[in-house]
Amino acid sequence: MRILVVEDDPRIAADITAALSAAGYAAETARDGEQAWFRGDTEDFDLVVLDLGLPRLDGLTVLRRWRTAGRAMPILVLTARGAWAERVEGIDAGADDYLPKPFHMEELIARVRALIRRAAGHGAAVIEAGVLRLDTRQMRVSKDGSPVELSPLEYRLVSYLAHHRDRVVPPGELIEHLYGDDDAREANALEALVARLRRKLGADAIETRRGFGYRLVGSAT
Amino acid sequence: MRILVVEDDPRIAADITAALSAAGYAAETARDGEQAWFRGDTEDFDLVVLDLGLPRLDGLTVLRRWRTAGRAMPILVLTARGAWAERVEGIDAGADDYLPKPFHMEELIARVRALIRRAAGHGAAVIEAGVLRLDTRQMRVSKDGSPVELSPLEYRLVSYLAHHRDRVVPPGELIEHLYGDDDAREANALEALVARLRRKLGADAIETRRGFGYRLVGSAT
DNA sequence: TCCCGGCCGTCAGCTTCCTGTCAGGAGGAA
DNA sequence: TTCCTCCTGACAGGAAGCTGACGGCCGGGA
Repeated sequence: MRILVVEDDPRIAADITAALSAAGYAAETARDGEQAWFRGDTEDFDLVVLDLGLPRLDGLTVLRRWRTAGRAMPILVLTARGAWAERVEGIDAGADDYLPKPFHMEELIARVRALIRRAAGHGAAVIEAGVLRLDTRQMRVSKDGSPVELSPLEYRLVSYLAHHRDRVVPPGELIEHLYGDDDAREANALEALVARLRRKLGADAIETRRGFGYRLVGSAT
Repeated sequence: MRILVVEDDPRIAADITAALSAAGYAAETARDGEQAWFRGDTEDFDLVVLDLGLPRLDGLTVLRRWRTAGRAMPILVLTARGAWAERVEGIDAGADDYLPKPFHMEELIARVRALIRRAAGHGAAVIEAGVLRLDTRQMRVSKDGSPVELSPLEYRLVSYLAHHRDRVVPPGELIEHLYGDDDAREANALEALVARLRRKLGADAIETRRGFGYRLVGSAT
């Protein structure tokens, strides 16, 4: 379960992500509206915790843009206490739930859980690619029906490739997705990761297109 | 994927096109507003990166003219940081996204990718030219239905020619696109590349117009 | 607090093969 | 013919990628 926490106050953001991690979710943060919008638009999250007061791009705008772009993940909006206008607008814009600040962390977790449970009804949580089968909800991968143990990073790599099936993904894009382009890792890290993955998934699971990038093998579903 | 970069600063323009090329796109530049408007109006691009401060014809005007003329390609506007007025006007005028300068090249690429993906609803990822078939997502070329293995540089050359079908492309333009005109390669490099390509694609796939340039053979689809 | 195990980045060595360069040749233009 | 443009095969330097090994870091357990 991958959750995006959009919150500009670093301390609150850290608290929330810590609590979410403790509850078993993979939480990532965005510090401003632009970054949030962008990540929500290009990556796949199972839920978003969205603060409305954001620098650079207002939370409501972010929310609306996601919805008009067809992004359907559940969104939990954090509002200032008593800000009814905000709340109404948020619901109009497509929020699934709201939580007035300040709040107890337990309540946040409970609502997140409820939203995710509710959303479990529709989204296709399983991606198949050749002999591989990827359960995005449980973050599990199986090959030929038998489960494969993957490390978090390995899983994210496979997941990204699976979401971009039949496309050759250039190494730079993968590195950006895996490491968030903060500090350029020694380029070799990606190759080592791919090698480890191939050992687990089979050598032919991931195809290398020399000079182009990597591609997950497997005809479309 | 063909991208028009409208930017009057030659260095920035070169940086952007280089980055886009590295990401697998065929990038071309327009240096002023008039040229930009004309090319965007008469040719087909999959996306436009548009700087607003342009000589001869303002970027916003170009944008508006395109939209009123019914041109629907996604447009990513580059604005000066903090220029809120510009940004609002840009969105009003029909921009799909904006990016404040200065920006990280990675972010530009990522946004370009997002825009193209979002627009992917209609545009075909496959270009056909005679017996050749170019899959831009898998970065693969097939001839008469059977796949042909191309090196990255070979692919980019074919891709560029395919995007400029039925046009004779002068060698200088090809060299600029392939190598980014930093250091002039020995002219022969291009010829050697063409020779290698002909060996793989068939001698008549690429026509030489002596003194003018090269052209990909194949009736328009 | 210490130990252990897993994760993952780094390194070095190696293989593959891409691609620029060169030299010689073919063929069009004048 | 003569010149000039372009083609092509050969070759070598080096870039891109793979792999096994090593060790730092972190979290869990005693």
